[in-house]
Amino acid sequence: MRNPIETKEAILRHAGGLFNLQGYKATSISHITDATGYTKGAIYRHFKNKEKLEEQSLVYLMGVMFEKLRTQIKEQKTAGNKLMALIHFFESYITKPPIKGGCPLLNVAIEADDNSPHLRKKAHTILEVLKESIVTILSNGIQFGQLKKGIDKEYYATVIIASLEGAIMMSKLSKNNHDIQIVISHLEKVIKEIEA
Amino acid sequence: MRNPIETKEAILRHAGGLFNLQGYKATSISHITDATGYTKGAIYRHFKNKEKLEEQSLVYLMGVMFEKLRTQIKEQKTAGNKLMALIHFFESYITKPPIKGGCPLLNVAIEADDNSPHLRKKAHTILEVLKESIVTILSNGIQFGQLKKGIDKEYYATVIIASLEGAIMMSKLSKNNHDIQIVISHLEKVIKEIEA
DNA sequence: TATTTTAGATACCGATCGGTATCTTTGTGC
DNA sequence: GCACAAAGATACCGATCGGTATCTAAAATA
Repeated sequence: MRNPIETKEAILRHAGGLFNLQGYKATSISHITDATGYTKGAIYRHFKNKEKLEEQSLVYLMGVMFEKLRTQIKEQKTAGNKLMALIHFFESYITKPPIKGGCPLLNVAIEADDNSPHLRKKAHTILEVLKESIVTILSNGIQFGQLKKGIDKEYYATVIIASLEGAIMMSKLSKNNHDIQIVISHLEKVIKEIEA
Repeated sequence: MRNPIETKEAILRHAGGLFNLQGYKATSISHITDATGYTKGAIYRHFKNKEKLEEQSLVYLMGVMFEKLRTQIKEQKTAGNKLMALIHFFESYITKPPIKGGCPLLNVAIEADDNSPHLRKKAHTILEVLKESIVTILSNGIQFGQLKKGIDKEYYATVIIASLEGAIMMSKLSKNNHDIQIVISHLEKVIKEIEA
């Protein structure tokens, strides 16, 4: 009956969902006790304070996100197809969200940048990991002769991330996938241009 | 000494700054009384409740933003230069922010999309106005023979906004203007391709 | 099975939240 | 200069915030 590991996991899962949907500051401990069915006693046994719960919830969210992303990328063999898999993974935040509330990186970046140094730092690391994973796809693509040599890898990684995140914001406001479809069609053209 | 119009303006100015920097939910009435020097009595005389204050503060912020933007665009004569002025206006959110806390549209879009219908609706309208102003530049550019005929105006408006907003998020996380410079160089190439 | 440890529930703390009723002060029209 | 209306200050409300001390009950150890 009593399973502390599963309890902690359930708290992180529910808290992560609420933080991503409502925001970190806007989600209270009471919201989380309501969602989980556990009491404050249970939450504060597993997490020192709300700040730590926020941090670990963010780590949890990004773990879920990166695992799904990695799975989809691995299914593709060429660099071009891997990039398209990545792009359509971001599209899924609009069409069939793996986590309610949109992209956890974008959400935490906007909320935390000026106020919550602990979350900002983690968000920055996540951004660097995402950027690096795109750079790796590009590097491998060049190595295997699928992409042109001499391309600016950081340039393309940055353009892809920026335009996708911006498009998510736009499509969430418009409540349809029109904007992100446009950006995807643009990124498709960009990728085609660097294929060997 | 006593000037209710100026009082209301001061409240909106300070509240807008705090909302944009800390977030709307995270900024309390007490924060605003501290910043302005006025008391709750003054605030609730001019605004029915916090929700209305949030709405009017957002309108104020976007008024400031659009006025600066329009000024910079008007200084340029060709469509290409007008677009570049717009792009560098967004860059200024990183290099020398006209309002602390980054782009008010991006901030409110992320915070309000799932929770605050009143702010979400206003943010959506603002996005449409921004998009439409880019479309107008493109239309005039075509009309005056500065841009190629037959280009998809909404496509370019969407790509420009999405990649700039995403780049602002990235550059705020990185605390430098590297990412937005990359995106700007990309948009310069995109614009060059549609010049007649 | 008896003992000890640990997971989780309960009840409470001071601080702060958004909001309101009331009072004082300031400016205005006669 | 006096009456009145409007601007703003003060003091308070119940609700909720994050956090803690304490208690109970379940699991682990012996």
